[in-house]
Amino acid sequence: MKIKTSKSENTKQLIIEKTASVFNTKGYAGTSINDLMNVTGLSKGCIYGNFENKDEIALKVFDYNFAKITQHMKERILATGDSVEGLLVYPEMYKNYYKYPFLQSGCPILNTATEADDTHPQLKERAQKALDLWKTAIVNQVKRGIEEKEIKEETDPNELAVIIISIIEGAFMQAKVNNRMTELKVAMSFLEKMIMQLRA
Amino acid sequence: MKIKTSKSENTKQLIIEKTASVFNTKGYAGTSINDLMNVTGLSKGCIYGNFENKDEIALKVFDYNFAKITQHMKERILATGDSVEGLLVYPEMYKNYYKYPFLQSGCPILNTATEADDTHPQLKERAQKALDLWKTAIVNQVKRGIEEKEIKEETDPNELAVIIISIIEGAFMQAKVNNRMTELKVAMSFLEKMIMQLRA
DNA sequence: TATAAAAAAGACCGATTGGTTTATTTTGAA
DNA sequence: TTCAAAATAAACCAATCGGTCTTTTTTATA
Repeated sequence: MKIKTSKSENTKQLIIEKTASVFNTKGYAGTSINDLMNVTGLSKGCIYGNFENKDEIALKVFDYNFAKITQHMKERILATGDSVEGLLVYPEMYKNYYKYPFLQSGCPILNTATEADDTHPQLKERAQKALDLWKTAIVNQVKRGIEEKEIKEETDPNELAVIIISIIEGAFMQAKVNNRMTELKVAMSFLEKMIMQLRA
Repeated sequence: MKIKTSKSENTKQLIIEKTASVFNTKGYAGTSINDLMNVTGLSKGCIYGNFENKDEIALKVFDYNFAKITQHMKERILATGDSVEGLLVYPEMYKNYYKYPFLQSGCPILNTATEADDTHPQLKERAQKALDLWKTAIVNQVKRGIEEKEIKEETDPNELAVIIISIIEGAFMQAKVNNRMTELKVAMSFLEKMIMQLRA
């Protein structure tokens, strides 16, 4: 008899990490099992021994990507002094997106949302929840800022959250398709100005 | 002998029109020739008799979708009195996107840009050019507004264009993935406020 | 109305798809 | 060191992919 090893857990993790960028660049429909074999160097039997199907891998990969983004954002925001500085983390981070492996091949939330909205209910739900978490994080940040008298009390937390997310994702899309940072920089500078004007 | 008929031109047009929404909902990689056969009711032989390959159809479909958007925007903007009203057409239109067949299945520019940026050079170029045309249209509109003393002269036309496009596309993405208008409405209202404050 | 060309239909093709099954290798505890 | 279980590799599968080829139908003119 044998007790459960961590070998297979390591392999699972390896598959997720190595295929994360493939799914993010090629999309769900555009990524084949062959792609996964090539990028991991593992056989088909091994991949299907660790995951039930392509779907399961794609979902785990999205969770992995989103966790990376969330983790990084949280750390950066916690390191700031007040709520306004905390909000400034978003434009600062996306302005330098090429520095972050999990954003280099595009924003997973944007990519997943646009591909899956009409084709893949489970991935769609993941994207929904990811956006919702992001939104409420901003809303809470703004509310806290208002309570602490750091942010003007007439600020609409919900509106601000929607606008921040919209500008970031919309500008990111332009940066990716144009292969240039121009629009993203302009948009993030605008966002920074906007956020700094929130100061009470 | 026989001179060229318009029969095949009609079929070509029918194929483009009927498959436009399929490509826009399922994406390039997600759309199969079978899908095209089903939605047109035509045979594979007929489709390949009118187009060289799937690529050619996808490109023609994008051009068709973009032309529809452009045409509608132009008409609406030309019908307005001044440059500020002209700019307000954008939020007004996207706020009611469900009324427009070419936007119901999602914004073709956004969808194409996010799918093709790493996978399909030709489609990517189409999306690039589409965004560029849109941007310069806004820039010119703003410049004209400044010249006509309708818009504050300190307005940055390029920044404004980038922000308008970013907010619209970012908010549209959220609307599609959430199956609700909430975020889009909030974002478009914000945009309207922003544009109205440009008035000199 | 006959006819030849154009258009459309449908059978067919090899390659690739996601996925399964069997064979081989690696693993770790007895 | 052995040996069974776990993990991986690799052969295999039916279905679907994009695309071609041949046959049938439609078309317009002579």
